[in-house]
Amino acid sequence: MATMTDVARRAGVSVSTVSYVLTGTRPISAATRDRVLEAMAELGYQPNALARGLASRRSNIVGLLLPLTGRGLGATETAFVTGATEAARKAGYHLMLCPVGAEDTDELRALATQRLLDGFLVMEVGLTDQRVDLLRTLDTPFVLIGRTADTGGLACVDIDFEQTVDDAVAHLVGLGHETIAYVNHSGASLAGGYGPAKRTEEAFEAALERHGVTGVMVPTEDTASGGRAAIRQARERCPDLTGVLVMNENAALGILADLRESGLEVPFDVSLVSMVTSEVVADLASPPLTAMTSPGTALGAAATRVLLDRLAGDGVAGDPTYTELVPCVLDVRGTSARARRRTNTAASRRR
Amino acid sequence: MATMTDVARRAGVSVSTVSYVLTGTRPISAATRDRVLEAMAELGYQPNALARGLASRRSNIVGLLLPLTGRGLGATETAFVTGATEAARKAGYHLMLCPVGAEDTDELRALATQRLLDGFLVMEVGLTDQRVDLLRTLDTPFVLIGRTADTGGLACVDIDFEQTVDDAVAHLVGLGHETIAYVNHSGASLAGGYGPAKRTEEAFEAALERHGVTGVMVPTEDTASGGRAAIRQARERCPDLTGVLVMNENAALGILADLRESGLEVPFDVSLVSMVTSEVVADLASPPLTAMTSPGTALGAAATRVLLDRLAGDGVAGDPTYTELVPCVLDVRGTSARARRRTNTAASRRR
DNA sequence: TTGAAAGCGCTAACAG
DNA sequence: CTGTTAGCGCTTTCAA
Repeated sequence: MATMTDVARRAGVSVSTVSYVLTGTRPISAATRDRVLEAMAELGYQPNALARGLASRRSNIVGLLLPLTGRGLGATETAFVTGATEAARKAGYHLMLCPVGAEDTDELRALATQRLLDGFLVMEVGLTDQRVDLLRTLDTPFVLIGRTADTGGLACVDIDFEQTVDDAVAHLVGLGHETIAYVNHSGASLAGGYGPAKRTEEAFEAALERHGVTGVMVPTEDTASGGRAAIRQARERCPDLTGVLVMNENAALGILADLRESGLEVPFDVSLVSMVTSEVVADLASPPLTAMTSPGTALGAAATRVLLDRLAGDGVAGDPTYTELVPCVLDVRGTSARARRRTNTAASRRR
Repeated sequence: MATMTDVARRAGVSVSTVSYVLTGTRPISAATRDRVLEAMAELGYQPNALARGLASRRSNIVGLLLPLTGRGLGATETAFVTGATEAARKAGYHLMLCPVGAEDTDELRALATQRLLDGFLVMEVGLTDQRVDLLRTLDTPFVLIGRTADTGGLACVDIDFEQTVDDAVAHLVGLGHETIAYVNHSGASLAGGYGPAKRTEEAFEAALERHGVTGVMVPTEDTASGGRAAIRQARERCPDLTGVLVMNENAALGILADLRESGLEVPFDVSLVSMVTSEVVADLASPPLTAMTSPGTALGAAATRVLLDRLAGDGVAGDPTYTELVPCVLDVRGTSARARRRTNTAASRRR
């Protein structure tokens, strides 16, 4: 394993010169640079990342804080991760997966104090989040993927739920739908203040009003069978129902199956728009889901970019508050169509 | 940021003593240990991971080599990743995501030579794999998740495809099915020597013979529409078909939809077993898929364990060849049932 | 059972 | 434009 000293000797220069051609922190004559580069190549030299980090106080590694709660990651979260990883790599950074739960503050404190990581990307952010509170007190830079209730002084990158819900409602209204159900995340999520659940709930109310249509929100478990239960409940409460928005992909598939088994045809009797959805899952349904496609990789990449910018900013900026919202984009596939005239008949057929 | 020197001063001992209470590499009297621990607690001391790594020549980080090829990770791969991450964390290691393509040998060489990582987990291994060839020449420990053609001298952890295929065929045969189609990965995968595709192809042939039934293999794209095309082709070539094995989850959903639209009822006209499948996707289908459930997290954890064992082994063991195979386990859900008597009639109904 | 001190391989003043 | 050198914070002989 060749060291920098070896390279210096071989090139006939001092170690600092070698170091400077590597970091580019000071001008080097073309001639010496070439000699150094050549020596490096001949020796197959690679700088020792640990030594480098110790001396420069920068590891070039960022941590991705990711509560690994049993069930594993969904397609959307996975896209975040790969987007962030790719973006970091392109910027010469590495990404470390840090499976620390929302409650594991001790572990997070240790992690942040070990100086292994230059900063953090925080996933699965709650409206109030202990990890965020902790990170604020430490001197570690971080950016949230998601938002807390109070984003003052924080850097956040998140889905623009308001816009996304409004776009989805607009799509359905544009197709003539006038009674719309919103199948949200679970009641527990809502009670627990889970950001996406709360925000979309409010956005849905606002969108109904803005577009002059009526509707109802139903909370659900994020599973296919949860979706089945939800759509039954929604139809009971709203027999005229012809449009459905659903927050969770798994629930969307359940809804689709349940409607079909109830003798209702999608999209002709009922139109369905799946929110924050990955393309794979959308394509996997029959018919493929009309969806607000989750900007997963873009979000991960954006968050990384923001974090790395701060790291480059080398010190605390004046007001570090910064929020970047990315809406999902509508992909019309097979589950949405113009509302039928006599929707009542169709929707009530089974009752 | 307290350093070890601070702790030593406060506890009234030398730095080396502090170091030894941390590493446990030499006996310390209970009294001094307590004083040191107390000092650490008072100062909120955390060892600097970079300094530690530099001095000890071990970073306590392992890299997960993961070709991030556009489309992102499937549920099974994601489970690998989370399983490995969790296992590493429990052993006091960190896991770094290394998105290096199968061809990026230069990048891999740099990564391995930088001494940032103590070892590698290699995902998406091909029958011949440049990354493996390279890692062999370097002195970095690594273990494959998957297998190359020649596993001599390598540590591998993989799915037991032979067993898995045989179990699946046995399940169908036990239900009275006598003509079985196997919808494999794409023809390109097969031609390219993709391990799972080749291995299952052979295992399928063997299983047919062993169980005394007939069948046909059809390659397919790993998408829902690929599955649709495949099942049509299979039924054309084998009108008696009543059992289907499918390698890809997305294709499985396509097959399900296509059979239904052809007027065939699953599981009564045709039984379907989805191979190497995640529980989420299985539950998302209607009816939920009978599947050979992918041991994703278990595999990731097993691979990590093997790697960390080698790292602890501190040097090259005698014969480093080691292979651990984990079969998928059969989860009977809604897509498999006893074969109907007059399967011919049912299967031919549409022709 | 403990301490002293020599590095680990690099960066970044400081000095020319 | 280049060299000298003092650390970065820890581990690990060597010596007691």
